[in-house]
Amino acid sequence: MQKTIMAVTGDETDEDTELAPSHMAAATGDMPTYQIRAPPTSLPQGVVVAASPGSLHSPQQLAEEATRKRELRLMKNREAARECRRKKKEYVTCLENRVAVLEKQNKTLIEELKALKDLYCHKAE
DNA sequence: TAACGGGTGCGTCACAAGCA
DNA sequence: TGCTTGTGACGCACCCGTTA
Repeated sequence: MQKTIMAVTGDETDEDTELAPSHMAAATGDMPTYQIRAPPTSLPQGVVVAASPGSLHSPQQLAEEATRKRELRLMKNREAARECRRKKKEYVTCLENRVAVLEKQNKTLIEELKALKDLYCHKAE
């Protein structure tokens, strides 16, 4: 069975700061049920149409509202995931730097200890 | 040169935790 | 209690080095 999901209408004009590779991954799709591809709306990404809940009546309007909410949630989550990865990467880099510093420090201390031992031994003689 | 495997980044889902 | 946000997990696409 074909996995049909395309990355949400990729119009992510929103900065997209980090150099995105040339591809836009399509996603998962191992759960057949929930991938309801919304009919292509003409709305630019990120634009929220104000529709007061009380004004929704017809099934079509309800469906459109649901679709809109879903797209919005996906968009926010996409951003959140990016941010989360960025922070994680930063954290790992930070840890790596710390490791380097501590290793250097350790080396220095070992050498210092060795020198002191030598000194002590020669004095004892 | 095609096939393959490892590495990386992305989007999405599910879920937990925090908040109003 | 419903909503929002952060994050782990998963599958996918792409890139690149290696090997037959």
